[in-house]
Amino acid sequence: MISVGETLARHLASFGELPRADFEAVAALRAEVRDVPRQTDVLRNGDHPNHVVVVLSGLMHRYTIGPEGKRQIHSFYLPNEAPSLETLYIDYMDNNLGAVVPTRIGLISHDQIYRIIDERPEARKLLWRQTLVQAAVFRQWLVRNSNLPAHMALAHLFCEMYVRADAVDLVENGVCSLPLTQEYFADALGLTAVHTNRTLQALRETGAIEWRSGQLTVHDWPKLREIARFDPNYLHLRSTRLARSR
Amino acid sequence: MISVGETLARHLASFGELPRADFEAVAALRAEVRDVPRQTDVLRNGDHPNHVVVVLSGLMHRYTIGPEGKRQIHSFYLPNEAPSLETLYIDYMDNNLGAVVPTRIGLISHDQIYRIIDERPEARKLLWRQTLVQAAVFRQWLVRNSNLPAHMALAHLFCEMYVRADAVDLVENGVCSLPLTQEYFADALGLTAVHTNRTLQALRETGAIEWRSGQLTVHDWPKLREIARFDPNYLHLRSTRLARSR
DNA sequence: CGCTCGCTTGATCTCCTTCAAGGACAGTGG
DNA sequence: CCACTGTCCTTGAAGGAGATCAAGCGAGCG
Repeated sequence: MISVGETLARHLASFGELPRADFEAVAALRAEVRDVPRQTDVLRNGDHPNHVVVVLSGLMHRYTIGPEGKRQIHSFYLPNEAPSLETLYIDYMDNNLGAVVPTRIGLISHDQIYRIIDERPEARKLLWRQTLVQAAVFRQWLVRNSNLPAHMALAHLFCEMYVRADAVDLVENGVCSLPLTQEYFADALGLTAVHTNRTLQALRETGAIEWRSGQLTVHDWPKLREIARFDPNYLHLRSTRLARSR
Repeated sequence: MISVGETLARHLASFGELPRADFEAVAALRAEVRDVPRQTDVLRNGDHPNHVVVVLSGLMHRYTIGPEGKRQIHSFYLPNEAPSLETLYIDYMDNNLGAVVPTRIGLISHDQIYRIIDERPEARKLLWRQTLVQAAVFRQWLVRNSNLPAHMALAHLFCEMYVRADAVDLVENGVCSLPLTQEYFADALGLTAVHTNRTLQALRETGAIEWRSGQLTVHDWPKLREIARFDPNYLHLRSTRLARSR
């Protein structure tokens, strides 16, 4: 069983060089493990968290609820990712972080991270970079929802989740877990559930992907990429099988 | 005449407490000043910059060009703001930074900033926070373009630019400079120029704002806020006249 | 003076929304 | 073991916000 600290250390290492000593220091961080039921928030609008979240299993999402009750999802978070690093230096949450399905998380206190930041410049750099990559992802979501027609947008989201899953070694034989409902996709893309449904069917009929009972199967990755015009550069991954395009 | 370093120091101070010594250290940074013609890029997709940009006058924008040649603007940058702090720890640009109108910028070398980061924890914290606030702004742009109908989205963008202008003391008597064309608004909001034009007219007719020859005049701030359902929290400003809502 | 750039207007089209309802499936309790 | 209920997926029909196409207009400028 890998520790929470080690999970974080590995994740950081996927964005750049992490010296052995720094890796060990991060891996040694103490954490509380918590199980979060499905559809439950871990952090809420207005909170002042004093710990950082690491996803251990399950799936999380970041979202806001608009004035008319409309939910906009800002991002999804796979196991091994650290969704709330920004709370280290932002005074309060302006959005919500919740579990999509039953999810196990690790909580590492800000204090411990601050010590790492002060004492380990290389680890600090990767922590910082991680928050910057998240910003780049948000910008890509902006582009997706502003410019792309539904079928491209949906394909693009599949591409992103697939590449990110691959980057944390959660893809096997072209299959990865993606336990969402169509409504989650709709709220991520700014579409209605009805239209998402129809778009999904159209995508299925291309033969590029299959998505059933929370499992995404990519049958034809080049075709999926082509449909979405997907360029993984914005994920700033050091190296993955799928992210070779530069 | 205020120096580039001092401009940056002041800007950082608008996001949190900056001790006198740290302020002085940032203010003392050496910078190159450059004049950029309108519609000219300072940083391009794929670049590896080794300096940070501070806007001194004019207006900048961050954008990408999609596969079909469609431009999506990710953000605008007013004088006193620092648009490219993320280049400190991101390996390469995945977007473009350009001047909208003739713009004067200051360039501070990464090396100098790295020294500040290493030696001045408080300044470092504010630099980091600045990048995190930018991420929060990107998320709000996502919400705006995904969920809001055109008239609300446009009003919301006006609200943001107005509050940000106010935060850097560029509002006088309800007027601030906003030297954009309707096409820029369109590309920021993911709309067509034609529809932006009609939406703009509708907004004008509410009497809340006026926007002519690059000048934004807010006649009725409460009304504008109401139209957009604008909540300035996401800007994480320490205090401004307009951002009092928490 | 002619030219370009930005703004404006009209007409038509289409992608997506809205509203409404039916169906598959799993979990629960009798 | 089977009705009961909730959740999620699916389908149909109609309506609307915004896109597209096309053209005219005004102002600054070489």
